[in-house]
Amino acid sequence: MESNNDKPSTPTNAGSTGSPGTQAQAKGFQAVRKAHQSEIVEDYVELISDLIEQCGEARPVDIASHMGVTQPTVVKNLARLQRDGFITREKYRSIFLTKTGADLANICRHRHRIIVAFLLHLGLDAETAEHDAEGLEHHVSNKTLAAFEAALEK
Amino acid sequence: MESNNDKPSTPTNAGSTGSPGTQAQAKGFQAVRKAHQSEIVEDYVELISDLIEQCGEARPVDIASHMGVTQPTVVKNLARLQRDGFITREKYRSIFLTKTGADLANICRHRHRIIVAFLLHLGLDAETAEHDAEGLEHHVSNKTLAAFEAALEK
DNA sequence: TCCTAAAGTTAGCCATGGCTAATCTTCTAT
DNA sequence: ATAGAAGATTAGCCATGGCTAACTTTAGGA
Repeated sequence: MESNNDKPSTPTNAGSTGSPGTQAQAKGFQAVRKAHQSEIVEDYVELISDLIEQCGEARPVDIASHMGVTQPTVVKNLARLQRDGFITREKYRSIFLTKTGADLANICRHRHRIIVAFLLHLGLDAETAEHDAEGLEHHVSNKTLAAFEAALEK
Repeated sequence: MESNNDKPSTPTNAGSTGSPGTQAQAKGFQAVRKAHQSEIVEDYVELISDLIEQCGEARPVDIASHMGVTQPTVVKNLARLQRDGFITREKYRSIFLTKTGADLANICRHRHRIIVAFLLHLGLDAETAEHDAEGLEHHVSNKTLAAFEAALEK
């Protein structure tokens, strides 16, 4: 599982039969798939950052209960985060965010807050706003995020 | 791959150590993971429905180019759609949506259009609106969708 | 101190959803 | 009518991200 194989590999024939709009649509779907790959990373670094602030450290058991997954799943994903340079750690020891990880966490937290504020601004209840923001935050482009911010100022 | 095993299986210990808010957060993440499972289904039935309307039929080669994936990937996913009751088909023959599939397609199309309209209403360009809607549409609750609609009427 | 419970880890399973290579069908144009 | 191209399928690979079961380490209390 640790073979660094790097295989996103856009299909060679993608868009070959495509009419003008088809390729744009294909790129859209590909972007969504790419977003999915970063979601776990973003969710983890954001949560780890929060836990370190609130509790002084981010224990796998707490990450697991916040994410609603089992500890082995957390361990596996932490290994990926470490492999990809977002955290550092040693067996049985604390988790630290790298600069990359901490920066990403801040960006995510910022985006998350804007989306929640925007949804509240639309009149939604706090619970729905939080819930939907969790799903939306990975799919909002910078342009749209800016539009959300602009709407808040009015 | 065709063993109907049904294994979503919420972790038995989920939220065990959790403080009050923790469980809500965990449920949120679980909901996002569940949404991911339906995404492909929704994207496919929506696209199939569009293709049937526009071209008279939905060929795997066209689905592939619209989705930006290879034909074998399409075939594999069509097998799942068939297994789960959204389409009917025979080898080398046309694809038909079941009632379930067609209904789902309509719901998705409706949601998609509202989101695009809402993003345009916010002042975004058509391309960004389309692009972001693709990612957002699977993560917008009915409440939020209603709020989007309400905002459009003003 | 030392024993036990909690936390962390490893191993191994499974479904999903990508891909390529190779094969098989269908269709079309000569 | 048939050959070759286009489309569809199969087989097989891989990474991801879930899970359980079993084991190891750590840490805390008697």
